[in-house]
Amino acid sequence: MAQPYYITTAISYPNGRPHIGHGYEAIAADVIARFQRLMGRDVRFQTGTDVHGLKMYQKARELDITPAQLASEMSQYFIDMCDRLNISYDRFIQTSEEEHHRASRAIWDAMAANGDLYLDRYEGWYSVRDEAYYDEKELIAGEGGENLSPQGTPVEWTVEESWFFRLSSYQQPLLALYRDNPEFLQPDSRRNEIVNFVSGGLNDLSVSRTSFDWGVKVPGSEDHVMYVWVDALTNYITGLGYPDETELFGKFWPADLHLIGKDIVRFHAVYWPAFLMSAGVALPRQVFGHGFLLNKGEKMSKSVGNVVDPLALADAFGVDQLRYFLLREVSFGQDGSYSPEAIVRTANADLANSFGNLAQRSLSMIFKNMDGALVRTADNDADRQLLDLVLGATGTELPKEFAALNFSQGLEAWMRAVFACNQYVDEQAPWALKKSDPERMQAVLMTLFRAVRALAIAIQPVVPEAAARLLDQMGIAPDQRDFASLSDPDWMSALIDGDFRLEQPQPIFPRLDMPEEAEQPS
RNA sequence: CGCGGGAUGGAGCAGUCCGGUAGCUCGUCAGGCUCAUAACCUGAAGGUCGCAGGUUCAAAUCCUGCUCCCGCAACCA
Repeated sequence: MAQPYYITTAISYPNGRPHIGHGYEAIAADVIARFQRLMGRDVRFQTGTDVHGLKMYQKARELDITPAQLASEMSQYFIDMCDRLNISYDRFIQTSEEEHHRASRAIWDAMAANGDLYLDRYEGWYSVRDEAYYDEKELIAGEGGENLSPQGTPVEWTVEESWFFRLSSYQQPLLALYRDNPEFLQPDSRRNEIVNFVSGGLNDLSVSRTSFDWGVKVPGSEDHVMYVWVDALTNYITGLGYPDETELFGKFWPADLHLIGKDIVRFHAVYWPAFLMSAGVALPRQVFGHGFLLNKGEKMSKSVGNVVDPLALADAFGVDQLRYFLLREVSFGQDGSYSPEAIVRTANADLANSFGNLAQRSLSMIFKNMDGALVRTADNDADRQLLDLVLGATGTELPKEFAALNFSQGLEAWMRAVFACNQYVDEQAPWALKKSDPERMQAVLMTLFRAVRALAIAIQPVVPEAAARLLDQMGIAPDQRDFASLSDPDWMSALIDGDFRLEQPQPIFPRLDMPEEAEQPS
């Protein structure tokens, strides 16, 4: 039986179109999902949208449609993004789904049964426009001396009946969790931050609102809707059938990885485990807070107008190129910078010039000089040395780094193997052997065929389309492309005995042109 | 004393936890090759690792102090 692996992204709040940050998270999660599948795991991958809350409600009213209509309309943009970026999700959840309401009410009931929910009053300075309460000391004075929020919006002293969650009782259990399971929250810098925060003491959490009704109704208090994070976090188990003891739930929970942005680490590393402990549900194995993408070093924001549409980048440079760039150039966990120039540079250097060209020159020579046929040959030391290096990089190093979410390092090892191959081609000079030693030429070309296959197999999670096109050309069957196949001793014999012949090879990564703007002085 | 991230050859980064020849990609320069996507290979130049102290036989790495940059309100991963 394949071991299960459950990975989720955060669910996105769809009050705008997806931007590159959403794309980044989806791509990273997809690379992990594809990688784990190729490692033989039985993977379930969930993503989706969080459609509740006052903002969605207000926007729908402005547009004169129902919140539910707006929710599915906006969610469609995220579904389209996932499809365009080749995100291989199994489940796209939308929190307005009936099943999700049921799951949220069930976890609420479970927390209530454990005595962790109580009714009280929430008082404070509330800004309707911001949908947020502010501390007295955060307020600023308006022209007439009236109180304003830090954003300059009007606030009023509001008293609201609210349900509270006894978060304060979970301080010690949470600290014990971080201490005993350091892998629960990664990277380390985020864990330190959270340990620091929790050590400072936890206040009980207001978990319901009465000011609007677009959300999950609180069981037994139908005039309350749940605080958006209570239901948003629950999506991870809704998708498995909670509260029913389904086969899915038994198999995939606890999740192996919640991949989220660093801004919502607190919700996932403090609230979520506390909710689960309270409800008596097992905790996820790992929460990973990745960094943000900066546009040429600057934070993206709608007000600055430097928000980038991931689909535009995919259209301009290619989906695989974009995916590769994001994983290669951004140290996972840290913030990273991107620019069209950097994407083009990386895609050309690594994918077109180094790997793509290696595949093309290798397959072309087999096609031209051997009629595209494969043969059995004997390896010499140089051949063995190259294959050892390539198999070490593709079968050991890259998987090890990817499993630890060190994508850049994994890809670096992969690139070292690509360089070694190009070096080998030059040293062996098969074009010269063609006349001097045709037999040796064949041995060299077959060595290259084997090396390229391994490189293509290992890179599939990152550039699925291009890798598939290459493996198709090489006659590698779709079910012979997992990491286990790397150590299959018989694959080549099978191809030879099946009289496989290469067609005229087609380049898999076109060279990209530098974007116009880059050439103009700025 | 609010919190955190960063400062490493022209550019972008790794290395810092567990001190010991400063590494990678791009760019530049010089050679080579011609199978290949004007691609590939070799070599070279270029850094007192933000500043100042300290510990040590030895510090990019540990300690102390300081400077500068970027996040920490919203849209938002």
